[in-house]
Amino acid sequence: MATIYDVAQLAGVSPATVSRVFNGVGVSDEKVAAVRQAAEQLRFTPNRTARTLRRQSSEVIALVIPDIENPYFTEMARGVEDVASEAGYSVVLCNSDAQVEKESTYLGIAIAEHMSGVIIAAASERTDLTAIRAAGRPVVAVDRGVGSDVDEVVMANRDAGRAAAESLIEAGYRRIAHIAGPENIETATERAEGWRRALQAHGAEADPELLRFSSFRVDGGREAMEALLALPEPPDAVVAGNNLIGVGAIQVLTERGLTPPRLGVAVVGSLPFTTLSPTAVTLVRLPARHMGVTAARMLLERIAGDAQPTRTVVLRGELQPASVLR
Amino acid sequence: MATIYDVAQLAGVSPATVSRVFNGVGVSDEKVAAVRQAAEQLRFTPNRTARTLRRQSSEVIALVIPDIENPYFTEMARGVEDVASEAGYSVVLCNSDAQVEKESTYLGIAIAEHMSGVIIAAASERTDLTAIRAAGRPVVAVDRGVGSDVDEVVMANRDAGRAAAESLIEAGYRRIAHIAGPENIETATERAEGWRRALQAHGAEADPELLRFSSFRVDGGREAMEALLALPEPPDAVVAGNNLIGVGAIQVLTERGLTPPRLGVAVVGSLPFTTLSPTAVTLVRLPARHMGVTAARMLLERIAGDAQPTRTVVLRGELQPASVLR
DNA sequence: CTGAAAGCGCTAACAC
DNA sequence: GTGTTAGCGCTTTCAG
Repeated sequence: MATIYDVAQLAGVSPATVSRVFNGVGVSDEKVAAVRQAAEQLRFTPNRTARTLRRQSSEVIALVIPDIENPYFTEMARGVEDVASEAGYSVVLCNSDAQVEKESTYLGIAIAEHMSGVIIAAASERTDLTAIRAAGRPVVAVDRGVGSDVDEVVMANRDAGRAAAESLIEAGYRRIAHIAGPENIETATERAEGWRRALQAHGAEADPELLRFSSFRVDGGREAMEALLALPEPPDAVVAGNNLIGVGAIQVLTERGLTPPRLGVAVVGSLPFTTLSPTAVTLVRLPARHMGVTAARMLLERIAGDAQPTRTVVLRGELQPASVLR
Repeated sequence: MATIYDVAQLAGVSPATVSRVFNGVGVSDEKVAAVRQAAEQLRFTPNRTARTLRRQSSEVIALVIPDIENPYFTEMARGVEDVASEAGYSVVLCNSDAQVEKESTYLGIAIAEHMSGVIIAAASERTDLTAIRAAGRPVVAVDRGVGSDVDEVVMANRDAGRAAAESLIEAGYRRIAHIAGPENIETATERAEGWRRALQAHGAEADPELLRFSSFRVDGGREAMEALLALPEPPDAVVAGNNLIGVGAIQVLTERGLTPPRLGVAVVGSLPFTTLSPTAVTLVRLPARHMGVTAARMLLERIAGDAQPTRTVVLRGELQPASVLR
């Protein structure tokens, strides 16, 4: 690998001049041309490691998510990536697997690798941001708040939960269950809260049996749905707490011949790879990509030195009611 | 951030000794203890950038994939990640978006950041590996071969295509179409070849109209399925070239009331988030995770200095025939 | 087993 | 505008 010294020698200038050419500061046109030509010839690529060591910062941001296999998070990742690469930053995607330990490891790497900032969808409420904050790195929390005082981009979860439940009520369902995510995750409890309020507001039955906390995964949705169907008095509709829970619940229903809308289903999130008729299920689509875009912009502002008080952006889901009714 | 000098001073040893403690070479027990204690106290984390600059290599591998939103690739990513992190490596996930330019950018970053190696699912046959190879970094190709002479882990695509088509033939379908991926991607053409052979072997109709090249995405599957149904003599079954094509095709079928098995469907790949009864569609499940695991192990061997001739590992799909027949 | 010292490749003062 | 030079924090000979 060629270095700036090789280029400098070939171009007949000093290493500093080569560096300047690659960093856009005042160099005379002839020298710029000479340097570029020499660099070309030697296939010179600036060594980012050396630059990072010297500058004490790198154009890399870390994106830490709890489930890389969930399309909701990968869609968000696309948003982050688009904004970041536009601004000359690369994104490294870290999968915490919803484990606080793995998450800490990645946060440690982000510090040790001098990454410029972190966007994180926290694994749980126990997520520990003290080290990364102490290192002075900007952090933006997405999807879920974290205890600390950092910028946040979250969804209007309560509203989403309420809209999903109300859509079902309006469609005439009377006994509406809710399969929520883990009880220690803010998004899950907020959506559940929205569901509860919708039922109360419409004088519908809010049987505690009808609320199930599970995992934000397909098998979580399956298990909870099975348990609900096994109830002495099963529900006639269900609100799924996220996309994967929705998939699991609908799988079970399909296997039992209860395909929506025979049993009403509303999902907080999208069903990206559904093979179901898109009109049979109510969706509250969450703008995942937009969340990523917003978070990335905020992070870049912070990296650029913006020191205003922390902000919280709340994004709204879009109701797409089922058009096929039972 | 504390450095080894701070730790050395506090522990009363030399910086070299601190370095040795953190790299597991012979240091007396007392000094090890002193250093560890000092490091703890100062919350010292080794600066990876400096280490990388000095060592000319970092414990990071790049995983370049064409579509981060495709569960097939994220599942593979999990496999890579598990093996890598076990071995103390981190994985940075790069989304080439099936564009050769983006892919080159990431490959350039991999070089400039001194990453130890690359696992790549090539964007197309035009993928250019010369720079990364010239830089002496080990490369493993996954899912699709690349022109160059590198280790490969691929699927038995021809067999998968054949098995999918044969399953449909055995179920009694007579006019079996195939929606393939892009014509310039090896996996697509090989699976199509398998489909063709199955039809020929069973004396079935191999109307060229029935073969459609599209994209490996949901909309590709949708468009091709619609075109097939618009044919004067539409097919009675279809082999989808990958998971997302399968989703798109089934979506269209569902909208037209042709839910499988009314029109037979076989998919090369899995339908991870399907809400369909799992027995209505034939699947040739591809071991994506295993592909990632294998590729990561091979790469790690190369990084460790293994210089044997390049290997190609072919992984076999698993047929899971539809159990509900028409 | 341990320490001194020389860089890895680059950038940023500081001179000229 | 341009060159000289001193590190960024770490590893790794080379002595001892």
